Amino acid sequence: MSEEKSLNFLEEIIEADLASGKYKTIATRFPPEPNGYLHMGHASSICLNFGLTQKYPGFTNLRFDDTNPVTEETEYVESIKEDIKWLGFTWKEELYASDYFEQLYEFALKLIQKNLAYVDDSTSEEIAKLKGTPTEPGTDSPYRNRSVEENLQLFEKMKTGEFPDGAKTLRAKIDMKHMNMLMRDPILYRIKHAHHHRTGDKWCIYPMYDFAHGQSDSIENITHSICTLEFVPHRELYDWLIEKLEIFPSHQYEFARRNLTYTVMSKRKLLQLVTDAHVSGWDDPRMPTISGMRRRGFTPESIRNFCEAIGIAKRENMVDIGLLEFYLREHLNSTAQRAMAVLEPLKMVITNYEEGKTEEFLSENGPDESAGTRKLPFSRELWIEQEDFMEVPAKKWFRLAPGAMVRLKSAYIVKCDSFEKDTGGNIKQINCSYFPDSKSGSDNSGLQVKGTIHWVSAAQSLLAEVRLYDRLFKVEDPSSEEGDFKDYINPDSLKIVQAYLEPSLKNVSPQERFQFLRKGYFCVDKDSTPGKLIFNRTTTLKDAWAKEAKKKA
RNA sequence: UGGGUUAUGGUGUAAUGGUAGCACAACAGAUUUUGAUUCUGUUUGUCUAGGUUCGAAUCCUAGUAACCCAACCA
Repeated sequence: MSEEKSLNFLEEIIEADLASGKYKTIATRFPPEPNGYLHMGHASSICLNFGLTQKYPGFTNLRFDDTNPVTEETEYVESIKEDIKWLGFTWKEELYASDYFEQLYEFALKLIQKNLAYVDDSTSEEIAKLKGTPTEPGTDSPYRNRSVEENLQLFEKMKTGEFPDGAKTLRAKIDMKHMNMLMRDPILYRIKHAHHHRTGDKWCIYPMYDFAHGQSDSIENITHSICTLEFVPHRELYDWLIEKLEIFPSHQYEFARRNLTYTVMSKRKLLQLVTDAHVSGWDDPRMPTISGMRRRGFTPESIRNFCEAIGIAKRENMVDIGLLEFYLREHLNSTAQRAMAVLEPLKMVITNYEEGKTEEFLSENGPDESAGTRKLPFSRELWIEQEDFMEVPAKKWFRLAPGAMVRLKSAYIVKCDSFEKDTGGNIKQINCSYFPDSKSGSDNSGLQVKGTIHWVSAAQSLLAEVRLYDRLFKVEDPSSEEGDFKDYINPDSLKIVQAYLEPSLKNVSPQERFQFLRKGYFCVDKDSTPGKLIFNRTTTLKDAWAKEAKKKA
């Protein structure tokens, strides 16, 4: 119970800040840009930011970083809020960087008045040229020494829309020879005559990330502003602006983003998969988006446990997706209702079972007795899985084969007497005899069998579409491979089959999760209806036989 | 020829000068009316080279490697 869990570097910083009295409570924020759907990488950040204020006194705000009207949309705002809620977190306030546009404008004025910002007429190309390179210093813009008065007037005109897009920018006056490229007079404001999803047409100048994020943090009294490693060089500018503006000193801390094997995680790449129709949409169950994973059947608990387990640090990483699957199975094993479904059917006829007779058996709904039982109809003709029969049994095979016996889960032991093939040589039916005294729960037969297989009574079975998903990519790290990452898409990432289900599944509703015995975990798709059942395979079960068979091959 | 960040088993993460630990994976075995679950056991690691110290993953010196920085994106 009281296992000592060591602290990650952020928890150490926070505990030190709390202990020293620097803060009595802490404040974090999750700052998505509403220009795409949230993915597993965001989940990591969400768990971190909200998790910290669950562990320590304080709160977490949800703040949309909406400073670029060209790419941002309300649709994304809604999906982001839904995903965070689904993951199980609650924000204190829902805020927008655009809420602060007026205040940010005042901040800019203050900087100009302190002669720490100026209006630059240079074109984008000229600015880039004068910026220098990481190894060569930049040179001052010819507009750098305008008077405070002139800057004030020009900035005002930028605001009132007197200039076209790109004609002028407001830049901080720092040092064009600075080692840190971001300190070479960074652009603070640019002109964009564009409609904003919240402020409409009120503004035609918009602050850049660096002039919005830290200031928003400060306005909200965020104590620990956590972001990913690529923002490390921004921290110097972040601190510079807070110092010159003389506002609440929020602090930025950086951690390494988590990478997952067999997938891609950048918005740009995910967008390509959607627009090029490699997947059906942002919520395609193969996507590493929160909405995709939800549709696939992942549970919030499993994602949270995974994020907790991988922790945070500052080093590069590539986390095995198998670990995520482990936490998925761990949670689903204890919560998913059991059911039987035959995915690739093969007919079994029990020749010594009376024609037209039906029996009902009880089968447990889960490993825990409290899950209860359900009824399964049994009759002369059943569907079993094709892969549970081998004409010529392999070594260590303990399923069906000519002359071999298995138990039908929760029912009788049967023995295979013969089988039939179609003209193409495919096995189309197997004929068995059952042992009446081997009935599940009252077995007096004395027979010992090694294998137990699942089955569905043919007459009472339900037909359903089952979508068998596999990993989206064939290689561990598609982004680091030669050529385009899309060349490494797994062509077998989706296989659709028509399956037979036990009748208890008749009235399932979307998002319900089941374990189909011996086949894996499945989730009812959002498009499923009682008239057309659709299940998504969330993940397979661990399969020791598959491993054994592979070893021999 | 710049600046920044980071190096611990196959993967992720601990150890804050004192027995290199945990989880996943892998391997072996037990149990099992799911070849699942559960249980037991095993293998594998401190980037390199020097130095300080009774003692170094940890401190010092010099290397090496990876990633980030030259968007009016965030």
